[in-house]
Amino acid sequence: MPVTMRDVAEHASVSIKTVSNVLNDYPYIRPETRDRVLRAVEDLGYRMNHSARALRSGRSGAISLVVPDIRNAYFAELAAAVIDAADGLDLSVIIEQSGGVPERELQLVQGRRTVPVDGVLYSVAGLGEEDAHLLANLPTPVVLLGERIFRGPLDHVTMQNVEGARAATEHLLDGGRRRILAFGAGAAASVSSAGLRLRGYREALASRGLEVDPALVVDAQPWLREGGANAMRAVLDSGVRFDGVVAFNDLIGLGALRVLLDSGVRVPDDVALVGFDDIDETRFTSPSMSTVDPGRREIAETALAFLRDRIAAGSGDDIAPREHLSRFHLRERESSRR
Amino acid sequence: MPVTMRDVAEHASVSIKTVSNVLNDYPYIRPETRDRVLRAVEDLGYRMNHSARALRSGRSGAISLVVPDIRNAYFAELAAAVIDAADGLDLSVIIEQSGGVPERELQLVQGRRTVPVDGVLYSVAGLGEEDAHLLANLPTPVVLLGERIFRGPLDHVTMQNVEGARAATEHLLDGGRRRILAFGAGAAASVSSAGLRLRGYREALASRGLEVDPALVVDAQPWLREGGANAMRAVLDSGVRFDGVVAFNDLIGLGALRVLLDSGVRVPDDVALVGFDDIDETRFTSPSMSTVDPGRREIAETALAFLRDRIAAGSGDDIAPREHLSRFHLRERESSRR
DNA sequence: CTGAAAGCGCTTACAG
DNA sequence: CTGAAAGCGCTTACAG
Repeated sequence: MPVTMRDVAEHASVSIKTVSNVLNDYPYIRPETRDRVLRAVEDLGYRMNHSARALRSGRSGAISLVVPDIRNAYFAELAAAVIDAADGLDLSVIIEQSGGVPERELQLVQGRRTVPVDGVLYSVAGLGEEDAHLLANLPTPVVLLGERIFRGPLDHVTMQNVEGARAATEHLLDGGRRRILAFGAGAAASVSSAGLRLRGYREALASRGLEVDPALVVDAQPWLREGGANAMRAVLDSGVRFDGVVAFNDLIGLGALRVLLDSGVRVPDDVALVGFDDIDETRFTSPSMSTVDPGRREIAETALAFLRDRIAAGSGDDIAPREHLSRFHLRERESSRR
Repeated sequence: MPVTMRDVAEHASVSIKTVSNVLNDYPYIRPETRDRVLRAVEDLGYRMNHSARALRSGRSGAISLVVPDIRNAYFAELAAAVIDAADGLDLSVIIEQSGGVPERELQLVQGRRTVPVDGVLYSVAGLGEEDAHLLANLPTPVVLLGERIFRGPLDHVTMQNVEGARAATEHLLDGGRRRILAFGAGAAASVSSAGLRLRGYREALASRGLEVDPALVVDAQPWLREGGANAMRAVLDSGVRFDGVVAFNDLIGLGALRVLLDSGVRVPDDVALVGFDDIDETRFTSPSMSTVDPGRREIAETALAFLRDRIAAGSGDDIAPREHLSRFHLRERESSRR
């Protein structure tokens, strides 16, 4: 028989309600009563049954973070930021991996799990704009992260993609580079990360009165080291000349960097390189890699604030969907040094 | 008013118990009844209240994975393995970051969180063997991961550290290396990862009748890229001659690799390098890095099996603490090619 | 500031 | 195979 609140109440000669009040930091309690209750808790080794609290209060204290793959450094760092921010709100974070599979993402967002959660931070990877209608009438509040769904019926937090890519490209232009690869652009939809970053790239060139050479707009799939390495090999084989690379994420940038170095291309002397995401590893490559910091902490904190508001508002919620674009920061490192 | 099981029962003209049976895959139900219930669930848009189930059944369906920092690739990959394995047991995984702070680890293991969990996988980083007594009388089952606590009163899963380090060292010896750094060894306690790996290193040398040169046993703190880079710089500055490196984890190996290359040392021609952990990145460095794969999947699956058993056994649990050493695999890559 | 009652929505024995 | 009752351990109104 575990010790219950009732046992504590008896031991302290107060009502069970008073015990609850003390444990929930309800303000108006006589210090003396409070001490007596806390001593009883100590004496009996009482531990709150959080399931009972969750049932009665309607809050479990857990949220879910849905990401494609936690092994990807971008998502690991996002998760760390979310866990830290959640800790400040007394929330625990369940990590769920979707693998970027649309059906699985939908299941997770629709609450097909065996554990109660109060809300979901959903890093969209499998579903797209055309699936936005599936995100209505969900059992818990959901906040969208990333660039794949913009016109959904939900709160949405993402980074300044266009501006970040533009700044990265202008940085290379300022360094005298003229033939810059848009690396990872592909045949992407215009509202994807790739599409938005390509727009920033185009804007940068346009602002200097330069034309976009289609030969410099290259795909790299998947957006992992491997995809970057393969794509860079293809570019080198094709004989296309270039003196700069804006990699649309750090992992493909890292893959490209390895291939460039292996091929005897000097970075930054022959080719300057900027990535995207500011994952920790970029500070430790040789040369260290310039990159666009998406403002991870800001993303995590804003998304959690949105989610907290929705949870507090309950289901009779009529706040209009909100959107937040986190500020980016260009991190200039060795790979683009002039 | 959300739809409850009672509503479903009425709609399907069965008792609430029958609804529960259907939803929990209780076997003996007439197909007809089953269909009627499922149709009612569909019609009413019923969703189980998992908090109520958790209260009544005493199981929340969540476990916690306590790690120092999820941004560290080793722990991110461990987490991915745990989440995948947990999924097969219908468990969700809460990730909690201890920062390696002893007090925080203790709090997490003692269940000071606001969310109910059925058990904890605890990757020990802050506490040590001398704190093992603090791990008695915990509110939920706990399985220990790693090398810091061996004689605790709890189930324990770790890798074959001694054997792995020995194999890595013998691999370099077989390649003709004779002056091999034990990199990351430090003044470590004998039961730490460092201590066990150093033992394997010693055993390998001894098996060939070679002496251990104390000048080759070097510390690297912290066990991150940075610590490895600084330590390797110090070694190079000291003028100690060496032709091989067994790095006691991949991150310090990666830091060392960068410094070696920057200093014009050729890898593997001048110095052969083997790491520890087999994080994904080692396959993509230039040169790719040889490493000891700790058997992450086996660790995750065994630890979860242990935890599942403890949870099922309940608190009247008298199974003796169990220990499991996962099998290692030496991954030979470019950095140690002969 | 504190108490007594009701009830959150399930599952668990216990019947039949 | 299915039902009616009890109760898991809290918090929420409602009083006073």
